Amino acid sequence: MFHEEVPGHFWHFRYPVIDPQPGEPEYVTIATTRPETMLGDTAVAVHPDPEGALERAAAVLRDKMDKAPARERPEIQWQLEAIQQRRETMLPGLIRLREMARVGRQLRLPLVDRVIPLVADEWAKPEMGSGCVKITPAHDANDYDVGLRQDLPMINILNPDGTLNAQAGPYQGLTVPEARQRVVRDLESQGLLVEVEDRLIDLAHSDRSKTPIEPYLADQWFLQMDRLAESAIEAVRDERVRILPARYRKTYYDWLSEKRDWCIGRQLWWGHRIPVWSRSLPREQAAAVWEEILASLPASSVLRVTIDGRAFLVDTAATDGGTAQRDAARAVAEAAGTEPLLLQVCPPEVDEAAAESLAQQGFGQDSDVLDTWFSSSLWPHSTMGWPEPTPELKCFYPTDVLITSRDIITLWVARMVLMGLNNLNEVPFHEVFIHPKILDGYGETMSKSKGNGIDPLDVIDKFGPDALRFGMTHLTTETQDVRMPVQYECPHCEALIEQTKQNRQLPRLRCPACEGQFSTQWARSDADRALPRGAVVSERFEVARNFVNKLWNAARFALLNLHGYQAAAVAEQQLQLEDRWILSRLASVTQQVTTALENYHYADAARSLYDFAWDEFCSFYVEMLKNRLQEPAQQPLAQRVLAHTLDTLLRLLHPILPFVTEEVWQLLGRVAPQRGLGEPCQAAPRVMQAPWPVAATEYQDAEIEARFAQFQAVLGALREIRSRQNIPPKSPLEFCLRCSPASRQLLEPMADYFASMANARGVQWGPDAQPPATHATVRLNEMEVFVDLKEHIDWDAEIARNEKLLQKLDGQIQAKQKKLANEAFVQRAPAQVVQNERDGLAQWEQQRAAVQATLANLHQNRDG
RNA sequence: GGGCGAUUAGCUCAGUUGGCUAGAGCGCCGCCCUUACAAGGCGGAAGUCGGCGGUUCGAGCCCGUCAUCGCCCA
Repeated sequence: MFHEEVPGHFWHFRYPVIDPQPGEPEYVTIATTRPETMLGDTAVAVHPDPEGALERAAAVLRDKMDKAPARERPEIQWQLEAIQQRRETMLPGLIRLREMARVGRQLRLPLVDRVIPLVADEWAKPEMGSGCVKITPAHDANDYDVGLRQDLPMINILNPDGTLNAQAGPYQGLTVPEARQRVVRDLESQGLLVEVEDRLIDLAHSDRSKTPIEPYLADQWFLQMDRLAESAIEAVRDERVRILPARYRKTYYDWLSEKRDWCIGRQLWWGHRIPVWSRSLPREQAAAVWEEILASLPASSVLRVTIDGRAFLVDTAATDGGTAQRDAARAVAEAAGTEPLLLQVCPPEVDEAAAESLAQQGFGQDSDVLDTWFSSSLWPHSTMGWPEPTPELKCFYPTDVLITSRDIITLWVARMVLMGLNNLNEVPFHEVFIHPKILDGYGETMSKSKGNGIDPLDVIDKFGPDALRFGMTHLTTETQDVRMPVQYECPHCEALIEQTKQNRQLPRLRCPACEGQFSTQWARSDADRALPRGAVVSERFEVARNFVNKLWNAARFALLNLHGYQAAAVAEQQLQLEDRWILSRLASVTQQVTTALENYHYADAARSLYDFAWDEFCSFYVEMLKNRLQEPAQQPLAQRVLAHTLDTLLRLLHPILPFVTEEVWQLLGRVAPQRGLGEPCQAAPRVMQAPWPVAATEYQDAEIEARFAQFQAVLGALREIRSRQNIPPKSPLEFCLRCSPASRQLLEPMADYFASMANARGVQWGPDAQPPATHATVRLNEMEVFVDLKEHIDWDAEIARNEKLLQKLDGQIQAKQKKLANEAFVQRAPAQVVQNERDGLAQWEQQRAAVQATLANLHQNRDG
């Protein structure tokens, strides 16, 4: 269902008053947007206290006025004045009409010549229209309530197919639009049409047929909700079911707390038919055949018998006859009148035998089907054989977790819980995790009927199943719905064409790149269907595909270099810095990923693994191993740590990248079947059977990680200088590093890595390092990197660079000075925070001095 | 109308209990086909954290309000 404003009219009609007394009006005026419904009118209502109602309406407006922003006030003022005017001009008339309603004055409904009462009911709004409202209980929900309050007849004027029925008299057989036209014309010709206004009308439409919905009174089956809802509320309140994130519990409680009876009947051709058989029973036969009918029903059926609007429920299984049975039997025996009785039977089991035996007795099955959510609510147990006590049910009910979208909470989750409690006396699952939604590029829910959104099969074809899975996991964070711009892929040239609101419902598109045409999901004509179909994908999955590719390549490198692998325990004292570093990081990542998954933070897990695998494992560890894997003496240990790290990484990634990790696992098993840091263990034959990694926390070492960060920083400085001085990667660099003795001790042994990873050779290390005359420099916190540029130097580039840096430093220093000059800050902020600021300022000032010296030097060298 | 959520770089998103110079991927610019990987490597540019007000020594984060958008309910 969707709402849409459509242009329509507001027709004002007059209904004649029967025998008006002197001083009374001859007509009452009503207005409607659906004139044909007047054929089903059974009253006209006027407010029982028009004066009070007007006063209350004015009070509401005055209250609104006080709170409204200035620009809305003129409108409210205008409404207030309108009410005042009504008080003066219309109130006496409305009071008179109210009096007429009290004494039972009646009206003549035109066209069908029906006598209908004028009633006093609060549904009539004296501040709107004529103050009188026509009442059509069978075709308007509000009027239905009035009908109940005022005990009015309810006349349905429609057939199930939407045409008018016999109640519509001369209009029988017409469609609604036809009838509308004729009714207006006929009322006009009788002089009863007062006015026609143009108006935009907000109409509910059927999503499938796109036609306006016509309210229609019909008997329906309902599920009584009070007790069921209470049980489901209780289950969440005492956390037998935990809904996460917790804020969604509110949605669940709010909906169930209304305890509105659930209409479970649907007038569709598909679905589970309602298991109720019914027949009518003529009065004159009722008493004679009652016992016989009762005896011939399927055992343990529930029978409902309706006599003159009173219903009796009889459980045929009640062996003692039961009071309900006796009451019903008495009512049947005493039934007088003409209307037949209605018998409705619900057998305990809907099998062919039961159906046949009921049919033989003249019972027919209800043509309605169950609401799809009713059937769905049974899913957690019916799929496992309920009501039979199957082994599956015993093993899997209740299950651990249901993962779903928030729009399903009331539709399905709540109903599964109450149905499980009712049928099995046990919740269907212990946790419900609500994830965000993937929307299209315009922020709209993806929907096949709307034609927006991706096709997962196309994504798998183009990017692979792991990319689909990883991509989705990577995107779906806790709170934020995800926008996913969608593209068509031209089947001719593979160009990506943005999906737009305009093109998403077209049966064929033309590729702007190659001019080739292709079809979409909407293709119906033979010509359209003959075209190749364009895939519906999203570039958002490229990140994931690239990651899968990266992982595959890194694994390939590792496997190539594991030739001659010998399993053995890893001797702790032989580990190199990079080994200790990667093992420390691996332990931390294992913890992070485990925690993230335990808390349903899938995106966090995916992101941790992405960063670790790419930026640490591939970019550093594997790079640094290249040297060692060539050295026979160092190779065995390097291989063991590499195999172990890859092993753990694969297990961590497996839930999010099931296919590629399984493949690599198999290959790894061939070259390194036994792995591990301690005594080698036989690896599981499949990664999906391998145990979840346990973080080796004994390898976590903040000191090692800090030292490694120093190495990374120096390496970065060398690369940055190469890049900004435009020195080709193949030209070797010479650098000197001015640093503390401790840093020297750490970094000098890593000289080979600077050579292999930055093509740079360190010529001086330590506190006394003297930079060459012509150099470019990068200052790190406690270190300075100087690259000898000899005659290559680009003076201007270096000067510009340093000037920009100086400017930035000036800004930052000023900000910090200002902060520290603030007495309040120094006094009230925690000492540690203040100290941090002081240290930071000192460091920057030191840097600024150095940059100034460098600049002076550069100017001198360039000009001299 | 009520409830829940969102708004951070051109795009899609991170940013934990308030305490850096606000991060990532894509895209963009420059260099590189270096024997795992060009679906790649190295470097770079790019942001008044939707607007206004408040609390605080200090706000992307807390509070109020407005705007825009999404979902659910009436």
